[in-house]
Amino acid sequence: MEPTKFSNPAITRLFREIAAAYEVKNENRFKIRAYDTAADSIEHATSEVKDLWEEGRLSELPGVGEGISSHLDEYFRTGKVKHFEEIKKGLPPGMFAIFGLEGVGPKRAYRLAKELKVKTIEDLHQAARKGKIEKMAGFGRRSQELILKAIEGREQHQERILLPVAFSIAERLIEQILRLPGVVRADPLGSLRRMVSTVGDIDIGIATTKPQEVVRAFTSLPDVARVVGAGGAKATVVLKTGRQVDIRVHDPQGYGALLQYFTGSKTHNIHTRKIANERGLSLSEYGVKQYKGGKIIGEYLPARTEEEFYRLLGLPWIPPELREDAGEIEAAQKGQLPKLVEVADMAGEIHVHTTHSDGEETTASMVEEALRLGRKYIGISDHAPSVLTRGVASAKTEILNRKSEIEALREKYRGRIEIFFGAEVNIDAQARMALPDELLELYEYAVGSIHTSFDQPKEMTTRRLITALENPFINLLGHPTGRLLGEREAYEVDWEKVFEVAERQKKILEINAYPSRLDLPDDLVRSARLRGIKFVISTDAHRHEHFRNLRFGVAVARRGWCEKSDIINVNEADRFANLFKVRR
DNA sequence: GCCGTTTTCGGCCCGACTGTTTTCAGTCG
Ligand SMILES: Nc1nc2c(ncn2[C@H]2C[C@H](O)[C@@H](COP(=O)(O)OP(=O)(O)OP(=O)(O)O)O2)c(=O)[nH]1
Ligand SMILES: [Mg+2]
Ligand SMILES: [Mg+2]
Ligand SMILES: [Zn+2]
Repeated sequence: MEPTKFSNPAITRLFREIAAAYEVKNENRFKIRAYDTAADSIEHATSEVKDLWEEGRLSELPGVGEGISSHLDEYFRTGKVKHFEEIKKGLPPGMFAIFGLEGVGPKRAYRLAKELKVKTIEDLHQAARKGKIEKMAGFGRRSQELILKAIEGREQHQERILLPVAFSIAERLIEQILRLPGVVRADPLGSLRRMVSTVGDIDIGIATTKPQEVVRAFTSLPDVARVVGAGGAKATVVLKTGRQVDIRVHDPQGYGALLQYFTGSKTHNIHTRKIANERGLSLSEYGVKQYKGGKIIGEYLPARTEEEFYRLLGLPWIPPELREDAGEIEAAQKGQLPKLVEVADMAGEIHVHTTHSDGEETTASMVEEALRLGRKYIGISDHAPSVLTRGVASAKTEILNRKSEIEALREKYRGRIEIFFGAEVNIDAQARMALPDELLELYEYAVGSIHTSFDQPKEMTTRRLITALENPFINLLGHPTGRLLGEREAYEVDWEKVFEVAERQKKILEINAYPSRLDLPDDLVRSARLRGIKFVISTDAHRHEHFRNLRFGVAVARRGWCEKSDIINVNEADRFANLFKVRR
């Protein structure tokens, strides 16, 4: 499937192809790396590169400098880049069709395309089945087999998965790993430990006194479909579900260094290693060595814990959620790391649905569950009744009915859990609130959200959000970007404008903890926070188990550098009432 | 090709596994 032209995936792919072409042509290694780094950077970017280009902000992308910026400029203006076409000239086009397949890098793609005249992945499949690959120099039976399996498994090769899905896969495996002889501990690492909103593969670190045996036992677990590679220090397997799992094994003495390495991110690791070099040290997953005149010397100083590892570098421990090389290393050097908000800081929540709208439980049942989970307060915010379909008078009756139900429950639960009466109100396609002010004022608070017409032009969607923020009855924006991970892109919005209004109006932005939303996304949380904007973390619960998602919302806040003071619904006296300004 | 409270030039992270490699290249984390 071709990515859409000018989209971030298309540009990522373009740069990977340039890096590959340069690799085949034996260009300078660091020039190749530069394109690869730019590709990484764009792959992880949450704003569209095309938008950044329009705003003249391309150089804000790490790894994108003058040269690449001017190529991108040509690309967006004309649809192609002359310089890139030059670079690819003389290379068989087939190499770009097969490059990127598991185990097929630039050089192998080139040789397969050239020597076997392979033009498509289907051609490569044929060649592998006919045994043509194993006859080539540098390839063997096993390489051919891996390529065959990679092609056959590519239908199964899934997209990135949501955090709770990744956690349940990891936990299931860790349970089995902990039963293996000689295993001291096992931890989910990589993007999972950093609580990235979506996870590519499952990375697990294992502390053990018997590395070889553990790798052997792990690769023979029943969930494993095939072994991509395995040795004395690590293994890569593909599960029967098609999901890749990487393990690293290490003796318990140096496990801190392994934790640090395997947690990543890649860019965080490279940056810490660079700083180490400047201080005459060299870092790896095994610990810290001396580094003099460009040479790594001596023995490893092992680090049992991550704290020890970072201390050897002269840095405080850095929370995994921050390890994206987005300023956390500089902050650590200056002793200015934020004290991040924690799950234990959370006190209550205010975005909850019941059977009055699309929830699956009654109001009483949701209140009871919130109490059981130790919430100090709960705000019920069902979708408001539609004035369009039932008229103002009928809608008003409905709202008042819901309100008296809340008041009765408030009596019943007095002293145990506080209950607020709110609504989630649509912002319609014409940038109007779906309820008139006379009905909005019946509620104690209201969440403004977009639920229709996602494809409007950027200016219009921006205006819709701003309209909501400027409405005195709307306290916060719900799931502000509208993204549904793996299903739907965020709508196009000028966030700087929206944040400006939120800041001026002292309005709140929701961090929706529902795993396919995680909205506001972490990078936007971070820029909104810099303006002093506050957040509410909401589970948007439609049934009991959704309350459990709170930790994913807290993770987004942490990845957005939020401290307790940035969050409204934390356990601090009067914070909610004062800052949220509930109307009674 | 990128990037900078030691630099606008001269560096750029470091190691595991595979293959047929007898000393290293390719690919990946
Ligand atoms: N030093 C160093 N570490 C790396 C490199 N590539 C990967 N790592 C480390 C840091 C990564 O977080 C960790 C796991 O690698 P993955 O490829 O699984 O990436 P990660 O889990 O961060 O993201 P993912 O969700 O899997 O795409 O291994 C590298 O080139 N150098
Ligand atoms: Mg990973
Ligand atoms: Mg991995
Ligand atoms: Zn909603």
